[in-house]
Amino acid sequence: MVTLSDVARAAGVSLSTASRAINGSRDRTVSPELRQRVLSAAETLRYAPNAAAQAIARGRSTELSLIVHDITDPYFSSIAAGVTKAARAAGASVILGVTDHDPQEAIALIDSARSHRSQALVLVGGLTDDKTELARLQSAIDEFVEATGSAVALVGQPRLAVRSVAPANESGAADLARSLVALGHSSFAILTGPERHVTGQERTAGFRRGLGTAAAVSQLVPSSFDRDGGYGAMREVIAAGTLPDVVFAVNDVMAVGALVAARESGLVVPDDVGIAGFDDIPTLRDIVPALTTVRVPLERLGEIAVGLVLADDDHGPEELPVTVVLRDSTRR
Amino acid sequence: MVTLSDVARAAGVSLSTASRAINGSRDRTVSPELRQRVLSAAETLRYAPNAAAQAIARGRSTELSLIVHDITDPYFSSIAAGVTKAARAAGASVILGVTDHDPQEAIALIDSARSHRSQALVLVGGLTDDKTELARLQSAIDEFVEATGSAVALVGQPRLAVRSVAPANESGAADLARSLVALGHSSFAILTGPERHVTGQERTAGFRRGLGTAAAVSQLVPSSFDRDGGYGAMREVIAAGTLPDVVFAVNDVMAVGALVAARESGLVVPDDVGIAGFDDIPTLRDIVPALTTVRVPLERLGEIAVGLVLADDDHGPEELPVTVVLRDSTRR
DNA sequence: CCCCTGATGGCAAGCGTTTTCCCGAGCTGG
DNA sequence: CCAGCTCGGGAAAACGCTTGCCATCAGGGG
Repeated sequence: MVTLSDVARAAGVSLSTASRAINGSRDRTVSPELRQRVLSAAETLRYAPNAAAQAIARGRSTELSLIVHDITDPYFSSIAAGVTKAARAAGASVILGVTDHDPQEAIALIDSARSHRSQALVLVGGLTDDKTELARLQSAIDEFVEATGSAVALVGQPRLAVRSVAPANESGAADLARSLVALGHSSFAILTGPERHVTGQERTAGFRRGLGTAAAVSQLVPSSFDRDGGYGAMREVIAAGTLPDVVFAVNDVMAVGALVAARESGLVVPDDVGIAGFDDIPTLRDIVPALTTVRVPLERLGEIAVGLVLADDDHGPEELPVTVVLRDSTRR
Repeated sequence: MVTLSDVARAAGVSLSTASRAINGSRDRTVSPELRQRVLSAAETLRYAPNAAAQAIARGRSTELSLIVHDITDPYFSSIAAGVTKAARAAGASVILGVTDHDPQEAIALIDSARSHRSQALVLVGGLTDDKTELARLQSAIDEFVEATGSAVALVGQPRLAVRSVAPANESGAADLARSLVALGHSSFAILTGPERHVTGQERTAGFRRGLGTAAAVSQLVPSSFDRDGGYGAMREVIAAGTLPDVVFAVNDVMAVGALVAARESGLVVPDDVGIAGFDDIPTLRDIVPALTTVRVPLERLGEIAVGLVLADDDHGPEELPVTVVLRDSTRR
């Protein structure tokens, strides 16, 4: 294991000079000749600085912690892609944590980020509005901030007292509702996701507001926030008897589940029932009928979050504009 | 920023005792009473050990580096899920690197893993058979191993001199071919992926072997390894005029692209042309017609890789059995 | 010709842990 | 009753790096 001392010795300079030559400390310069000697010694020895040692000597690490619920979900993986890209551009490594939707685990992961003295924490998606759960999370975050002095960004959930960026859930859903009404649809069911899930709540509320008095919501069906949740919820809708014109699922993976449920029941989308989602995940483009949705710039969301924490762009909660995308699944 | 010294002071013990109380050093025990004092002091002060300091003092880190090409690709994200799960169970954090299919970047990420003195390196998928490229990669890996003394596992590509686990690409593809022939199909096209891509080569070779003399391959169409590659390649197949009974894409995302291309050309799958893929990615279950494929236990693959490097199960290259899954897309 | 200044090299003090080593206290067995 | 243990606590070294500070040297102004 070659250390900086080895490099210094090989170059015939002191440890300090070697250090300065290699990472070019500011306010100190090392003569070109020495620098060159050091650099080539490092090259010859294939020296790689010990990140942990640097972190401890400098008092700050170069890692960014990213916490998601499920990395196989296209929503999260798209955001993760944006985060890794931006982090890499900023010279940070990303530590990936997967909660598997377990709040306990989320807290454990935040604590782990604290242990790593991460330069930044990006927490993606899906908070509950359960008071005690939220308080626990908040205090874990507070401790992280206090211990590391670094910033935290929430993606998709501007509920806690930290920087955050989120899609325009409410207004996007409202726009979607209006577009569907304009198309002539007049009865709706909403697959709301978990009852305590804030994103689901916002999208549900926005959708209802957009509907105004022009149309009615016949059913609100809660379920888990994933594909199987959408599938199950849709089966409930179908079992209930009278079908609405359009079923709005608060996210795309749920909408996909709903679509499959409809198909399995022999229903033709959009003839028998329309389906709409939210997010515009990449996988959507391969399913038929093409799903109406609200496009959220997911990768961008991740990049912005990194900017928020790394560049210290403290603009308060950011809301990212979204756009309604009407496709075949709600054709009339 | 509370340190272990603070805890020790608060508990009225020495630094060493505090350290031993908290992480229970082996071959030394601390009296229950003191241990309790230390533990509760740590609790009160909300102490979190400094991971970097621990890493440097212990001489080994607790991180595992995971390198994938594209985290939004379900193939990679499924494997990543397995890796994070297993890593977490083993008490390791995972550092995620995304190469974006750039070999340069892969090497940079391996070097970064070296800097982090990662406990293990898991490199997923998609090597070329380009000699110089491969040599460069190999030497980056060698340096990693030499510097850290830790293990490297390759997932899906047992080409380099490291531990590896891969699906049975060749025999799986051969099985698939035989199954399709048994179904009565007799002419085939293969979307091979990039010409220099070893996985693609193996699957192509296996498929041809499985066909034997029973059937012919009319076309071999190379393309990139992703959805758009499959899409483009399928368009070539269609443009060529005579359609084969079945188009075999060497992975599922390509198969999905091919399916879309077929659909856009007004072809009905499987009536006009059949399509088969490889991997059985989770997203597959939501597309119609259901795609014939070869199931690879992706998450398991990731878990095994972690076992390989963390548990030191050195069994030589592991080959994971795969199973043919016949679905509607190749119905006759 | 001397003193001051700016540039550059090196020494050494940290950073927060773990771990080795030493030490005293209490036991055990002869 | 004492030599020789074992047991558990603490002091201090070590891990690999950064950085504050001092030292040295060359050059320039008075």
